[in-house]
Amino acid sequence: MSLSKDGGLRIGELAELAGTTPRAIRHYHKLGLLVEPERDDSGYRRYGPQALVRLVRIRRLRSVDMPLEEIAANIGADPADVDIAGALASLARDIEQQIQGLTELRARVLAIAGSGSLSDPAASWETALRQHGILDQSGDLPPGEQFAARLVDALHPQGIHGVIEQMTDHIADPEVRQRLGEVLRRFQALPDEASDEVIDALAADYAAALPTPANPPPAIDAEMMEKLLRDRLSPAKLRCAQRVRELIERRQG
Amino acid sequence: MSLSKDGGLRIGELAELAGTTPRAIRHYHKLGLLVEPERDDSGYRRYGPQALVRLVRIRRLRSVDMPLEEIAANIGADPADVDIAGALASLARDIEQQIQGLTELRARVLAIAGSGSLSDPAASWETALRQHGILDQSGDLPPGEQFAARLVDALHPQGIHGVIEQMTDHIADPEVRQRLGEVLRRFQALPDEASDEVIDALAADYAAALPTPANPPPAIDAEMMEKLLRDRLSPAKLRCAQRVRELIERRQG
DNA sequence: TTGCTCCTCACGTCACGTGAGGTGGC
DNA sequence: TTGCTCCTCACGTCACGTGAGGTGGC
Repeated sequence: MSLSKDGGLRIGELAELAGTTPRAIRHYHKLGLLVEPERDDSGYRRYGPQALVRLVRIRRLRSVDMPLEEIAANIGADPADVDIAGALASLARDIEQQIQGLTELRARVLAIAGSGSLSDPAASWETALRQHGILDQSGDLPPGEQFAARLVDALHPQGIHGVIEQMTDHIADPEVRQRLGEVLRRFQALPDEASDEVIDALAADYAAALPTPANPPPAIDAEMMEKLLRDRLSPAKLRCAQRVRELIERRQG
Repeated sequence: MSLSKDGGLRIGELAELAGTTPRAIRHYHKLGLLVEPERDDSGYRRYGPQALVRLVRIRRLRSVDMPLEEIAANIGADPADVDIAGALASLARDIEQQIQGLTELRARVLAIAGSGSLSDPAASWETALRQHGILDQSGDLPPGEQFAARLVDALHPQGIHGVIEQMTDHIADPEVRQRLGEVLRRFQALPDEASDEVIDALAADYAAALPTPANPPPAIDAEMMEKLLRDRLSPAKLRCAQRVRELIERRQG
């Protein structure tokens, strides 16, 4: 019983059934992922059902973005795929985690939009400080602090709103709120000619008033911090900010 | 107050803070997505904090696979986002779309993991038939039916397990089970020289015993079906299978 | 003859990765 | 001097897309 040479599907039909294109199929042939079928008298490729079955499996894996090389390694000539089931399960878990994270982010964004807060990280930070009475109604957020808020928003995994949320618990304590307000005022008022002792004492109080972040941002060392902030803060304030960073980092280390 | 020309971050530092590579940053420069910063005396790019803020925004969008062109269209040229409400709303929409996409992706992954295309579809089908007493314990699934199971698995949106699941309700009726077992045996025993009347009568009974599929597979016409099955089924059985397909398709039409 | 599908090069695309060959900073 | 980062071409990669130019089938 010989296979008739021109009875099979042509490449366009095969592609349509599998939801892809002739070009993709030829690509798989070139990579050896799909064996070249026999040709009919006019040189057209003619496919049997095995090709369809295999092609559909390839397309299913491609539809979840598995690279062709991995597909080739994972689907044998015959399906006995246990590894691939495990890989797919772990992929599903990964995706679930991503969805989880995005859902939380979305909730925060909606909460902020609903509360009439602003999308400007510095403004959000200022509002939060005001709401908790840490910044008094008249005072403005100083430029250095404004800039720090933007940086925190950029660097922190959850952005400034995540940081604000994480601080809510910490700030529930009225004594902590008072200490925070105080160190913030002392920092704003820090004179350029302050002595190292004064600066370091303020830094110690500042660090003590801040919580240890649960999700710390990527490490940023003194040199980088200086490069980022040197044009925004006086040398005294910059030194103070660096000592605060050091003290907090040491707490986590 | 002039910005000092060589105080900023170098490209490698910027890349590290934003979780990417110098090459990617240069790529964004070339596309105009990120403005070229000033150079220091040795020709190195020196970045300020604005660049970091913008780069992190780009990377956040890239991390959810938004094409660079779309990113360019969605984040304003002006680093200061003025449209507060609009920015929040569009951010929320972005996140929602990302969640939507990931949810669908997860569903596809789980469907593929459970579809049976990873194990042997013919074996799954055989097991299901046996469990319901449609195939008796001794009989093997005939080659034509085995192949049909693979084709159904390949073509059906949910794979063979989806089809089996959909048939469970239908098969709950003992009378239906009996009719299915009977037509299956009659089909297996169909002689090559059967008359058209006999074939068509069997096809009518076969179609009557099958449920109308809720999610029909992509249309497959008589010509394609012949191309796929002509080497696996006798002409009589092929004709019968084609009439069954026609009758079921007509029920859906 | 016309319109459709197929064929084989072979260049294009997207978002970078990866040397190649050279200079600057500590 | 050594090792590191930076610079600018420029070619490579991945999974195909898209003509280019030509032939076969109805």
